[in-house]
Amino acid sequence: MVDSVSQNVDLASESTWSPREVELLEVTLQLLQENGYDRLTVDAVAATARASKATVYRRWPSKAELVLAAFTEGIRQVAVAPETGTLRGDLVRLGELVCEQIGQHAGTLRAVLVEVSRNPALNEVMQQQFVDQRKSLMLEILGEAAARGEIEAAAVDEDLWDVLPGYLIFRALVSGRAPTARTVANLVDNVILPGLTRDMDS
Amino acid sequence: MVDSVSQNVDLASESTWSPREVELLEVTLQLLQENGYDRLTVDAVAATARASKATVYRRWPSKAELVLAAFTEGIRQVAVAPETGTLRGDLVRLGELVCEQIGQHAGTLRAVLVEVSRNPALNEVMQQQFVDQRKSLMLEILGEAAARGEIEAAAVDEDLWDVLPGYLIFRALVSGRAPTARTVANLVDNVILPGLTRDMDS
Amino acid sequence: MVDSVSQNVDLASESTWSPREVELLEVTLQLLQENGYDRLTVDAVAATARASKATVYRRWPSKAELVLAAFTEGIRQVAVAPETGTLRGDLVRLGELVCEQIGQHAGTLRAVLVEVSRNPALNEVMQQQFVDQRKSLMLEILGEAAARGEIEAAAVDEDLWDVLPGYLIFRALVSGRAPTARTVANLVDNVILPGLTRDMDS
Amino acid sequence: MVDSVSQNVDLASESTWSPREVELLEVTLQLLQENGYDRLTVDAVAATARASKATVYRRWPSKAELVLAAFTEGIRQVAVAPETGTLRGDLVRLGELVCEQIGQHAGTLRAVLVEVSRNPALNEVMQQQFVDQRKSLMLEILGEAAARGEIEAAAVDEDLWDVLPGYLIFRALVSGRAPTARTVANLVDNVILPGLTRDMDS
DNA sequence: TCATAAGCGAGACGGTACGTCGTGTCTTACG
DNA sequence: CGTAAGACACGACGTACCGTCTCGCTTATGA
Repeated sequence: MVDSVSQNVDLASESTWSPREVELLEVTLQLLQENGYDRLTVDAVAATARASKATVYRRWPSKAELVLAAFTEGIRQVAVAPETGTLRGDLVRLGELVCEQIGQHAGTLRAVLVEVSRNPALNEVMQQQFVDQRKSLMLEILGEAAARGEIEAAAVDEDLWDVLPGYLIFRALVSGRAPTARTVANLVDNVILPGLTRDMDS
Repeated sequence: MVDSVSQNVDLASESTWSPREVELLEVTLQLLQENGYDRLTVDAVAATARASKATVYRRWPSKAELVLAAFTEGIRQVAVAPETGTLRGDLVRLGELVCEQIGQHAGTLRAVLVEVSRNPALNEVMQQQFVDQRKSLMLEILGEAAARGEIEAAAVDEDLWDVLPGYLIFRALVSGRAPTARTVANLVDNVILPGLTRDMDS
Repeated sequence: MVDSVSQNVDLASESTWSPREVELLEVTLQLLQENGYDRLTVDAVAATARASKATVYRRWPSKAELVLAAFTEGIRQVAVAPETGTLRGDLVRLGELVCEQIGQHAGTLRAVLVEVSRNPALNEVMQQQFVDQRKSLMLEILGEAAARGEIEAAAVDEDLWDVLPGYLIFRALVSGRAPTARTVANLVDNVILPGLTRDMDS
Repeated sequence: MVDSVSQNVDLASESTWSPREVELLEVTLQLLQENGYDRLTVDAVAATARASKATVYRRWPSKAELVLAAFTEGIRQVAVAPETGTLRGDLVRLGELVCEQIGQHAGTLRAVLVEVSRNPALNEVMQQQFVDQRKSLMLEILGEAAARGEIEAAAVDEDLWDVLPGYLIFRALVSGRAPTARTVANLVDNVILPGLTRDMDS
């Protein structure tokens, strides 16, 4: 379980952008957060970075891919399990991390979503950067809880592992109500934990 | 309780588009589903509807608002409580409805989200059309379940009423894994219901 | 000769616009002088006159005809022979009249020219209002001069009767140098009169 | 004197349009003569020249300026003194040249006049392309005639040098009667020459 | 006196051109 | 050879205007 995580982390860190490319991506991310996707122009990116458009397009074949690269670069971070010692602590910490990450990049993520759904290659990258990494993390947390006897191993639903981050992301992106620490606590206590421990009482 | 429902229905139907406007929105929605957001052109909408671009822009000041209007018009439907007689049945039915609605318009919704987050007025509309309506529906379902004694009234969390639709929307929009009937059933059985009935067993 | 003049005057005065129509034409002329032909809009005319566009179009079938009507209405005036007693006096007076008339309506005339050249019917009206009237006037002046023995009757060139007004109009409309009283005097003394009296010296 | 002519030729040729620009102007002029000013569309110009509208608008900020440029380009020609050896010959040739040039572009010139009168910058260009060039030509012709003793140097009126072309232009643009070769001959013989030689007989 | 019609204001409408802007490709000249 | 600068074709956007039309309201005439 730990292996798969580090694997993902390695994969994520594997993106070897040259310094110049990093600079371009940073400019892109900056402008993206300021303007949103479709008010961002490649010309502006090039001009701000004192680069030529050709320089941009040599690396990323379209605006969409440029933006996605900038986004994944911006959101990448070492995915380390919380290790608070209790399932509830781990889940709450995880939820708060999600809130933190998403909160900063809500606009960007909204913008990127449009393109991701159109381009399978982008979707692939997105899944790796965003989903798989988180999945391993979550499964690791649950695995440890099961090892501690807090939940039954069978309670882990393969399909619904992402209810916690998923709902929080929904709150941040779609609904107008950004999630707070209270939201996370309530969610864990009233929804996630009851779901995981539903068979423990019997 | 029934009254509140009909009230909602009225509210929902209250968006008074003229016949011509409805026609324009239908054309927009049609082309939207065929082509996606940015391959949709306002010229095409006007031409297909045998209308002038000015006629379109007189109503909706930008392509984004036109698309949002078409989307909310398309997603709107009689908001009637499922009334299956059991809480589980109601929830499953509600979840399936959400899947159905979102499934057709995922791309559109993604595109619309970007604009909504920028324009407070659009956000307002979005909230009313999308969120509030669903909220009263959900609260009604829960209220009836409480009346039947299936759950305690206290179990209804004011903040987390939208976990069911929210997670499903997340699945459809953000994660690459569109929710299925199985997803809904699992979600209701393993997450939502345990959360609602967590205090019933004690 | 006098008859033909009064005939023209009558023709010119014959245009019987209703008070409302005169008002519309005045507004048109006003806006025309302020904005020029293509920055003038029929909507603006209607709005300024607190009229409906239908009211305008009921009278004049196109913007061009409206503008021409306004122009001819604005420029119309009793064409009376100067009768100064000498050919030079008559010519100078005529030239000054032309300068005066054209000076006020140079912009309008420029604007109208475009349309006149396209629409034969407008051209017809233009000829009557603008050209024929002047022609009779000039021929009358020359006829009286011939009667006084100032010039030979043969010196009157049928084709070149409009050199005096024509050149002045050219100066006002095309060349950037608007004609002055000095211009008129020089023109009469150094060009027109020598042309008319060229055979008198022999 | 010959130097001043070549100078003018150089000046006239000095308008340095790039080959692409010349191509665009030629297409514009072509469509202009086929369709007239307002049936000419910038889209058609761009399409015919296999150019983008942006390419057109990068050079000329409006349709009016494009047309003016095309017109002055089209009307420009080697401004060489006729050199027929006699004043009359020179004048007639000059007049015929004017008729020829204007005849083809009357409609265009009419359209252009409106814009020129509004935009001082265009007026400037117009003056240089159209007026100044012609003026030095005319003064050269008169100078040579004076050198030959055909006229007195004093007969050249600084203000009225453009009666010949001016009246012809008036005839072509304003009056409905386009000038012919006979018109030119009559004008030169009956008006211009008498004016220039009026003091020779004494 | 009332109604039926004709004229009017207001302004939506189809059509079409304008002028702007952004993407992705390409060329030129520099280092 | 990679790069900065930026022109270019393509095509959508949003605006403006023309000439037509429909809608009510008012006014003026005819029973």
